Parts: sequence; C-alpha cells; structure tokens
Amino acid sequence: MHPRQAEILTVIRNHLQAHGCSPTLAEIGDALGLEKNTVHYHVKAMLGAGILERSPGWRGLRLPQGDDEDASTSLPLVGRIAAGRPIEAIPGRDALDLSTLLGPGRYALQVKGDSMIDAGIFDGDYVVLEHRDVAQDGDIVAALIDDEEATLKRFRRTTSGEVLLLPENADMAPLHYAPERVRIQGVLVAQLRRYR
Amino acid sequence: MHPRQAEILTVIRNHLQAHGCSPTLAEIGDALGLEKNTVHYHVKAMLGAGILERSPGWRGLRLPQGDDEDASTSLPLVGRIAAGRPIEAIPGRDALDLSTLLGPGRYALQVKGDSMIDAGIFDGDYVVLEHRDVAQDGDIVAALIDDEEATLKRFRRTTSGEVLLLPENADMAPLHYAPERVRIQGVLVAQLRRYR
DNA sequence: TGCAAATGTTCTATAAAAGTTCTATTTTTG
DNA sequence: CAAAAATAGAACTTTTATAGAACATTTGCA
Repeated sequence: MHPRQAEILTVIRNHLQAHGCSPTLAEIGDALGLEKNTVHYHVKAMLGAGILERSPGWRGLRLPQGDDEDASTSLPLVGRIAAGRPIEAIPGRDALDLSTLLGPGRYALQVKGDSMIDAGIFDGDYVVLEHRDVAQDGDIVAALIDDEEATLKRFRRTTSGEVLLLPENADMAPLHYAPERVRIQGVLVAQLRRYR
Repeated sequence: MHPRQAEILTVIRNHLQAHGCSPTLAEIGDALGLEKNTVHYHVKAMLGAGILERSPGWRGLRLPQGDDEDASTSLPLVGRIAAGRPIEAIPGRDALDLSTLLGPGRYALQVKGDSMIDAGIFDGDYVVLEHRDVAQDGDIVAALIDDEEATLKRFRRTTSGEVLLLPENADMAPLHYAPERVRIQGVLVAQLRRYR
C-alpha cells in the first residue's frame, strides 16, 4: 500500500473510532493538508483495490472486515496537549492501544491509601501489575511482607543486600527488610484513574 | 454517527443531567440553532439506529444503556492493595473493564507539561477525553482558547459568568476568560500512565 | 369532558454539503 | 530527461440537511 493510502486509512480509522462515522473527503484532506479531490483520487484507488469499502451517501466509507482487529481496544491518539500551545500531532503514533496492558500474568488492583501520592498514584486509582517474583532496582512493586501485609512501593536493594521499600510520600519513612521477608507479587505496568 | 447526531446526543445528555428529563425537540433546536423539525429529522434517524430510545409522551427521549461487555478488554481485578494490610478482595467486582473507556466521542491525548501535577496528571501521561462542548463546574477539560491554544485544565464558572481555567499546580495562576473565548473540546474520562 | 397550549410529525422546496469528473500543473521516479 | 504519479483548482452532479408551514397528537386545566 502506498504511504498516502496508509495515511488516509489512519485518518479514517481514527475518525470512525472517535465519531462513529467516516470522515468526508474534505475532512480527510484537512487532516493531511490535501485537497478533497486528491483524497478522492486515492480513495477511488483504494475502493478498487478492496482496501476500503463504502455505503452510498455521505460519510459512507467503511473498513473491510478484519482490518480493525484491535480497534475494540484502541483509542484514537490525537496528539499532545499542553498549556499555551495548540494540540500537536504525534508523528507515527495514531492510537493508544489498551490491549498492550493485557496479557498473561497481568492483573489489576485498586489502590488504597496515600503512600504513593508523590508518584501520582492516588487513593482509588487502579494499577495494572505483571506477575513476577523478582524486581529490578527502582521498579514499583506489589510486595508481600512476612506473608501477611501487601503493599505497593518502590523497590530498591541496598549494598548490604537488604530490601528497601520506599513510599513515594514525603510524610512516610522507607521500610527496611531482610530479603527473605519480602515476596514480590508483581511489578507495576500501568496506572489508571477514572473520572467518570 | 453523524456530527449533528452527536451534538443532539450531547444536548440530551446535558439536559438529562441538569433537569432530570429529556429536552423537547424545540429546546434541542434552540440549543443548536435549528428548527424543531430539523431536530426531529435527526432524532427519527437516531431512534431507528438505536442510538436513542423513547417513551411515549413529551420529553420521552432516553439514552439506551447498551454497554457491551467484552472479556478481551478486561483484567482480573484482584482487590485493593494498601500499606500495612493484606490485599483485600473487592466484593462484587472482579474485573477492570477497559472497554468502558472506549466509545464514540472518546479520544486520547498525551499530556505535555506540568500544569496538572497536583491532580496526579504528569508529563507524558495519557488522558482519555469524551467530546463535549459544555462542561460542568469542576470538570477537567481540554479547552481551546481563542481557537489557538489548547490546554488541559479544571473548569469553573464564576458568578459573573466568566470562565476560570485552573491549573492543578501551586506554581501556576488561574486563567480568566470571557466565555466566548473558550471552546470546550472534551471532558476528562480517565488518566493512564504506562510504566513498561 | 372539552378546549387550548404545547409538543411531536409530515410534507415540500431549497440551500448547503459532499462526492465526482475534468484538466493543467507539479512532483516523483526510473 | 521522459513517463508516471500525485496534486490543485474549478466545474459539475448527487445527496442531504434545513426551514417553513401545515397537520396530528398529547397534556394540563377549566
């Protein structure tokens, strides 16, 4: 497939995800800096090649079945947003794929307490973890202490071989443990907060 | 869904939230600058498409609660994790369903800058937004100022009708604007940070 | 119950929007 | 350097949204 066609396909896919209908030729053109007839030139070719399908009427472009495997776990990634600047597109990146959070050994926990607020992990947030029994220095881990207490902390190993579990909260003190008292239950993969 | 239909849906949603009943066709028309028959034209199509439902009588429009559950977008939700306590199960809740983040009108942005760090939204985080053009007091919104600058801020309306955009960062000052200078682009649905 | 007001529905004509075709020009490619 | 492809601009056709008016229905109230 030609690069332009791939770009057009991306625009269509995003628009379908974001608005539930295909964009118009002019809208595709706006997104890519092209005239609508130029878009039509490509779309026509893509319709002929079976890369695209269409229903009659406006906004009738469709993706052939199978194109959209992981669309059900993806969000259109429009760009970056910042203070004082327009939203800027992220080159080469057009979707936020939630399926990458999934996989064998992945599980979720809801966070209780404020021990990680300085790391931006708040009470009530969800964290996605990957099951592991070893951790690297600096990882945020779910750890079980003395087979009794579970906690989410930043993991560090001292030169003397001790395990340090660091809360990310200025009001709380680091915890020292002998390695055999600490069982890693998983390492942090992602953090999610729902607002509505 | 066509853009006009999305607008109508937004008006209905807002009215339901504000008044507890659906708006009349004329009220929807007033909100969008359309005649009631034009609204009816769209509403009829939306009823046929299942985007809307209705009870007999006036103000009978309802939003269908079609929440598709897809197991492939879910993570096992093991429980809560806290400092000093074992992981405790969450009663009646056994999955973190990521598909609830998806849907028409939802899109993602990557955050740039530190204006929302006190709300736990960091540079590089992803935010999921729902496209709306009105916001409620206290919502975190993506707003376009003077059709030029896009920004993620907490939204508030002063008693004098001015719009306040509040950074969640002690080092930054609130921004005051006349309402017509601010265009809401979406309201915050979720925040996601990836660690690996 | 019967009436008036409010709301919802249907009809038609028209303006606007979207898609298509044509040709000329620019850019790319072998 | 020539051929092919991509693009822009304009003209054109088709589709759709919209307004305006008329008509039908529901609701509230006397």
